[in-house]
Amino acid sequence: MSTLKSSKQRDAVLANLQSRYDHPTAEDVFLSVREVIPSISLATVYRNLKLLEGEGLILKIPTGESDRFDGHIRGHYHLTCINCRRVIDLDIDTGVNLNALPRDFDGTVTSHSLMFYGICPDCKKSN
Amino acid sequence: MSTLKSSKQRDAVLANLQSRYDHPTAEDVFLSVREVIPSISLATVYRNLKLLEGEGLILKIPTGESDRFDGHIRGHYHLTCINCRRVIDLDIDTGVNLNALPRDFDGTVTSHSLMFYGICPDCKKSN
DNA sequence: ACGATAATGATAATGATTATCATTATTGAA
DNA sequence: TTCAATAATGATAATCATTATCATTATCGT
Repeated sequence: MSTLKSSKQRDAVLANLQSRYDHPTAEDVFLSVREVIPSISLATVYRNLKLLEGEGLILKIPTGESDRFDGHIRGHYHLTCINCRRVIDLDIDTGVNLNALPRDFDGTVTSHSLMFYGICPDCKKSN
Repeated sequence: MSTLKSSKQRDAVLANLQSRYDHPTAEDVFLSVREVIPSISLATVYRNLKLLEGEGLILKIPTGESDRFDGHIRGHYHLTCINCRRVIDLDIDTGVNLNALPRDFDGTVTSHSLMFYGICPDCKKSN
């Protein structure tokens, strides 16, 4: 297979995701990175998001709407606000009880993802 | 707001989802219901899936690819096979430890969704 | 039966994401 | 350092999933 070559665009996409704590869409990342590299293309952002996810350096969060991305891969959970659609970090343990898996489950579990739904603090306040 | 009127198309979509234990895409449901109502349109399937989800009668499962739907709303968890992309039911308790939420979390949690990733029994066998 | 209106089927439109392609940048070897 | 190989880019077209539109049909309460 092909070997990766470095690029400042990819570095910038990764740095952008690692510097923020919201959970931006590809478009959000594009708009933000464009401040630093005005010539960057939306396609390049999508390309590198996919690459970086494949490398395990970032996380893709499916939401039913546009995918969100997270530059912080240390296990943590999220809450999707059903009011403003924001995705925020929840500061709780990631220890889902994997022992709950039935003994007769013949597959292999390699990871999991837990999404909470509800009202985020901001929306709850301004209501 | 408008009041729902019954339709055989909506009934058929719901019945289809309740009769199966895979987690079909809208397209899958369309192809299947079309065996019973050959004239049904894909748009009608999408419309009713959204309606039924709004009524709380079915569940939408975002995956990062096409959305999947589930006609069985009693709490249960899923595993996405990273090999064949199938979504299968896991027969485990739905009791994520909600007490783990930090006391200082000012939002409200109304529900959660837990997705496991790994290899499904079928793929593991045929490998 | 009738009138109001929700639902349908067909299809156009949208929005998100991916593919294409000519050009540029990175790499390792000569 | 040049050079050839090839990965990455920017621009844009294409695709795919989903939603909107609209004329027609079905449902429902009078």
